[in-house]
Amino acid sequence: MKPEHQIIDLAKVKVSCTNCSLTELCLPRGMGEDAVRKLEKIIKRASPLQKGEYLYRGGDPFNGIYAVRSGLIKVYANSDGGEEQIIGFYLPGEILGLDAIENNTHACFAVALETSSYCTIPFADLSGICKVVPELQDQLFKIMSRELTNENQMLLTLGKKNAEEKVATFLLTISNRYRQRGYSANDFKLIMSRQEIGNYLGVTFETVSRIFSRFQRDGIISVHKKYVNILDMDALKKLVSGCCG
Amino acid sequence: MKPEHQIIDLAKVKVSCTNCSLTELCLPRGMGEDAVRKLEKIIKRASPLQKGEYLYRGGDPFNGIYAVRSGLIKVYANSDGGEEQIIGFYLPGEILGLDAIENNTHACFAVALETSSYCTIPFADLSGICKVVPELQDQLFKIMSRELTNENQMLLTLGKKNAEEKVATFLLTISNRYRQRGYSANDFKLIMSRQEIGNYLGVTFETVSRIFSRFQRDGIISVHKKYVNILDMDALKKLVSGCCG
DNA sequence: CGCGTCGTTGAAGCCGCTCAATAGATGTGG
DNA sequence: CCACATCTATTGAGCGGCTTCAACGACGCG
Repeated sequence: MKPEHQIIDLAKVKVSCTNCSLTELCLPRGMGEDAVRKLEKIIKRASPLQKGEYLYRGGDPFNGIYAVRSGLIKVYANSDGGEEQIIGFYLPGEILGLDAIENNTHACFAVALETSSYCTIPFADLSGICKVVPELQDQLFKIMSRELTNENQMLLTLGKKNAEEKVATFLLTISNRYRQRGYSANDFKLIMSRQEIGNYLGVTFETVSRIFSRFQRDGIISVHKKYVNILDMDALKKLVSGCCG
Repeated sequence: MKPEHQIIDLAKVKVSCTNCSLTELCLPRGMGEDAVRKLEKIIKRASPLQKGEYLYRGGDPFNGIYAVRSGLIKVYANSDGGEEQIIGFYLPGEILGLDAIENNTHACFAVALETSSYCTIPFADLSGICKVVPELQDQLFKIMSRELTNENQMLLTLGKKNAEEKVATFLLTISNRYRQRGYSANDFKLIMSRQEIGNYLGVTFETVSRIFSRFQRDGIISVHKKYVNILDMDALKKLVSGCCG
């Protein structure tokens, strides 16, 4: 047994946005030192979530928003009929929970798809700092605005694209987001299952599987289990821009 | 001819949120007198848009957000392939343009579907007031949060529902929004065309037409041209909650 | 009246779903 | 370590809901 003093309460660990590699993607992006220091005072870091553990559930009171530090968080909504619709997958540096501000209650569910660490940002405190740190207010407006833009894109994908275009769009979006984070844009692991990809895109998982296979036959990608290698990025891009390139 | 002094430059007309019947739906909701007065100072009212006139287009610089005063504004995005996806229909009291904050550029198009009046709220000014009027900042966060919630609902509709459920959901949503505004929840005119309803819901206009006819045959609604009368609200609600009541 | 737009309705075809079988991966317990 | 159960992924076959294509009627407008 290790001595007791090595047991660390992660909730009390001081969060350092300054030293965080995600700063340029996350809330502190473009903020001054002073502002970041104020931010650090309210942000809490809890112990990481294990796969399958929930960050919040529908009906939970809204306490704060969350920034993903590592791992992957799935957010989904439940329809009246009980089936779930995945709203989004959140990568390190991205912020979730913003949709609960209005009602002070979460309507969606947020669950870790792999071991994930995150920061909790109590919203009352954040809102308070916004009132004295104009840059932070602007940054929060921008983050919410970006979320709206992302969802608009998703509406377009769900409403206008066929299954093949949906899957191609999905792969490209994931690829871009990994590149932003310094990972390879061509080789990556899809943490989520085929089931979850299909749910997100509004198609069945069999269709996702078939299209992956087709893309592989056509030399556009190569897939082994959850690992994807994009071989022909241009072909993928051509697929999403409809037709007639 | 009327004398010249009756020609009014509407852009210079003082806007009075205080006297506006939409206050409780719009930006000033729940704000104190002082805050509303500050808000009134920056809000501009231009001459109404005629049917088919644009509030903004994709690529336009972002100057401010807009509050609908009367009429109906359609917002849509263009895919790479050139086809449009309608993102939403905005009724009096609702605010649009929030998705352009991040990039300082509009990615979507906003066009009037009938004669519509609106208020322009320059975002730089609004953001400035937010910094001294905490209630306004909170209200803006809430409005953006609500927009996110709405879009989440729409993702669920597009991703999980069949054509019948989509149309039923659409009718119920419209009905609720009219009721909120003091209009009849059972009798209303659909300003948008079948084409636009279908586009919004991710189905063809023929399908929308067929489902309207089916609903009428089943005694759920009665439709004549653009006029809809909801006869059996419960039946509609049962349709959207999937199955098994 | 003639023309264009919008809405309705029918018929046929296709894309994606449903159902099903199989294989591989993963985990568990004897 | 292997037998067994479970879960995920792949692939095939057939079906069905929605789309596509087409014809027609109802309006509105010059």
